[in-house]
Amino acid sequence: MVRSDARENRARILEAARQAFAESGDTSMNQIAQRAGVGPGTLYRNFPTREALVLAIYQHEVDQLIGSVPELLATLPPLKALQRWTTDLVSAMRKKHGLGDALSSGAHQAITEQTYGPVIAAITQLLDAGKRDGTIRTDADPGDFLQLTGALWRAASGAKDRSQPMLGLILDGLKAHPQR
Amino acid sequence: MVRSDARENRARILEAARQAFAESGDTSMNQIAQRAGVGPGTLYRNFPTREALVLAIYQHEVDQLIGSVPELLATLPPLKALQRWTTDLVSAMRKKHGLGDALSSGAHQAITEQTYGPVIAAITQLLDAGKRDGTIRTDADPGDFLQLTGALWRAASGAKDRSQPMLGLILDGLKAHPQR
DNA sequence: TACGGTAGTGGAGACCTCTCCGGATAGCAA
DNA sequence: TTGCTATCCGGAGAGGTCTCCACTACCGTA
Repeated sequence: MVRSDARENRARILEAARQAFAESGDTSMNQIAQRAGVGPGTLYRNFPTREALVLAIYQHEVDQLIGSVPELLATLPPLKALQRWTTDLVSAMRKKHGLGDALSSGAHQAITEQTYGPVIAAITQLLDAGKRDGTIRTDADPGDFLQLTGALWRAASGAKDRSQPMLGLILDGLKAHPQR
Repeated sequence: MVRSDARENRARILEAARQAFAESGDTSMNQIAQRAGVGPGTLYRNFPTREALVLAIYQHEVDQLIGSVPELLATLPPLKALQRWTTDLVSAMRKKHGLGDALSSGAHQAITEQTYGPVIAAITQLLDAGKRDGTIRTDADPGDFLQLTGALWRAASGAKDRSQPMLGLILDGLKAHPQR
């Protein structure tokens, strides 16, 4: 039984957080709680970590990204699709404050399963397509790939965006080796 | 002109930090300052971030790692040498509390140039050897590689150590493409 | 040896994350 | 309505990071 006031509070927190993060990425949890007219305790009961909150806020964007996989696979060869998708992912991480940290640290957190699971599933789809047509090595692991994506995002956040050459390197590593 | 008391304070901080980190990785800066008989202000003037402190503590280990490059290159083909060296690096990151965070975040910090620079130089040596004998693609970038190493280390810290397969993937990506 | 300029000190304090728990209250039963 | 209680609230507070600046003490000079 979820009490109605609890539901409203959760909604208010999400709304406040959405606004706050839109303005700046380094808003403190306290500020968000205050903005939502709620104590820090309530905030943390709903979202035990900053990551959980960020993921909840950007659930929609992440869903969209995940939903784009079938279309990409329908119009592009698997490797190209993976490249495009990953570029989009990194780009989303850059634009949405905190999303990068959340997704790349999320690998260790069971809390984020709701978001993290689907992302892994999306990557799995992309990789599997490539494995099926023989362009991607069969031992490629979705979790590994996501982890490497974290490095990409960090690279994209630096002074010079090195994410494209790095992605190129990773994709080359993913390619199946034609025996010569 | 460095005052003598300042030099001693710095030494005391390093010694206290060395002990503290040997005991546990999540020692607070305050605790270290206290242990060194010094105010937090003094600690932070000497080492502006936790990373800077960690790097200073493990300077010796890092130096050793860097020094091992010539011997590796003398006894192994470049790709193998790079593989061994990177494995050692990740292993050192795992053993020494906080070193991983320091090195992989260090990519963005000018502060860490003293340690970060030589590490890049070491990677450059390894990559260049491979470029010279044609086993490593000529556009491989040392900074990119270090960044990817960060992902390796994070992967190695997880429940299951996935760093070896991931390293394999990266090395494959680094290989020069023989034109067919 | 006494002294002044200045490099260096260190702790108070602003602000943060996260926890704990006494008190408030929504929702149900009577 | 009223009373009960599981559920939820929210703020005090422990402990952390990092800054600022009034003060201290080192060291070259006379």
